[in-house]
Amino acid sequence: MTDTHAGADPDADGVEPLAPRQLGAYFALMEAVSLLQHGVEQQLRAEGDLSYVQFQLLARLTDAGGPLTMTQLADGVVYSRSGLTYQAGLLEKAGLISRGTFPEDERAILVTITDKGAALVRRLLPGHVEVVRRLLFDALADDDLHHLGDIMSRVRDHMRAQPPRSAAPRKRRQAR
Amino acid sequence: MTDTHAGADPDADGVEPLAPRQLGAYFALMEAVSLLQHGVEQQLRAEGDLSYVQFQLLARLTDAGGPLTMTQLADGVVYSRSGLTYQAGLLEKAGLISRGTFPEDERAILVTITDKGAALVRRLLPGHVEVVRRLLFDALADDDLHHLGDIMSRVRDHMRAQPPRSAAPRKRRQAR
DNA sequence: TATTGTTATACTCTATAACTATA
DNA sequence: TATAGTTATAGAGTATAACAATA
Repeated sequence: MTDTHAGADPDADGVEPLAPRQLGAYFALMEAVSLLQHGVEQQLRAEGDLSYVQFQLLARLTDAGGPLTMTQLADGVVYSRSGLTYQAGLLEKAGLISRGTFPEDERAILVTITDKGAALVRRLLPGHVEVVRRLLFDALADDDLHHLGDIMSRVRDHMRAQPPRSAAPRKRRQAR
Repeated sequence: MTDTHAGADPDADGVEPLAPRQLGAYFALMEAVSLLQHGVEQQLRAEGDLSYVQFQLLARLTDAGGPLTMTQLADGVVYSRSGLTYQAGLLEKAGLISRGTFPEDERAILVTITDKGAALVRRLLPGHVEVVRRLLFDALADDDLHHLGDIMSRVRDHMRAQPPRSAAPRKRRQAR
């Protein structure tokens, strides 16, 4: 039985192909989140002139309950330091955050959300929640919600723990 | 009992706040997919010099089993027509797709994946699958996989059926 | 030396509006 | 009139590398 395309046997490459059910879950996940992200971004842009990344940064500061350093703030939201500097520059110029020194480590910068920033988050949150409910939760039973939260928390933690950029088995770079 | 922040009662806005469990699921979902997307993009860029959008377009053509019109191709992948024209231009210049006329409707353009394009997808797929497995499926039991696929398919279909851009309850545009 | 953050720069991508051509 | 696609253009965002300052 020589099943060369999609079975449980390793490929010629030695890579196990994903089972159809896995592929289906992966694609559904990616497309659904893409749609969700698009919807959410529209709302934030229309009602508050913020990108999702900017909203995330403000939200993070909000529920941290106090100032964060740039590095702490970036974690999980932005994937390059200069990208964060850029976004922080925009938020500061808009008066939504302020940057100050951190006495305990003079290299670091402490980022604080301003009253204006906090007010903006409060103003945007209901509409945001509304969109998320309409797009996401209206399609979910209580049971699904429980599963989804459980699964994605686990996945998120798993990914956070992954070796960031080294440890790539081989670098096949063979582009073009 | 005047619970003004996060209970089961409508807000001053008349908007039901999300329960903590819902918020948790939403944030976990968004962050996990952001990490997944980032990982996958790194692999595609490194091994095939493709963005995720470009890969999606080629993949779509692949499993359509034949040519698609621009509009069909865009569906769910790209949110503006000009964006697709741009990406199709890049893919064509790289020799991965070709564009031809569609006799049955002279307004339309038929997009066909070339042999080179098909070969590229075949070359990238194992590494792609590998990344998705490492980041996503390694954190999931069989049971989780089943749930996830089921849930996200339902969510995706729900979102696809949403009124695209009109029907926004009110336009509060009050930016800045 | 390693880490924090910024700057300069180049590039990719997206969206809007105006336009052409066909239905 | 409506639809399919392109073009021009402008803006937002990202990443890399070089840099300065502190640990």
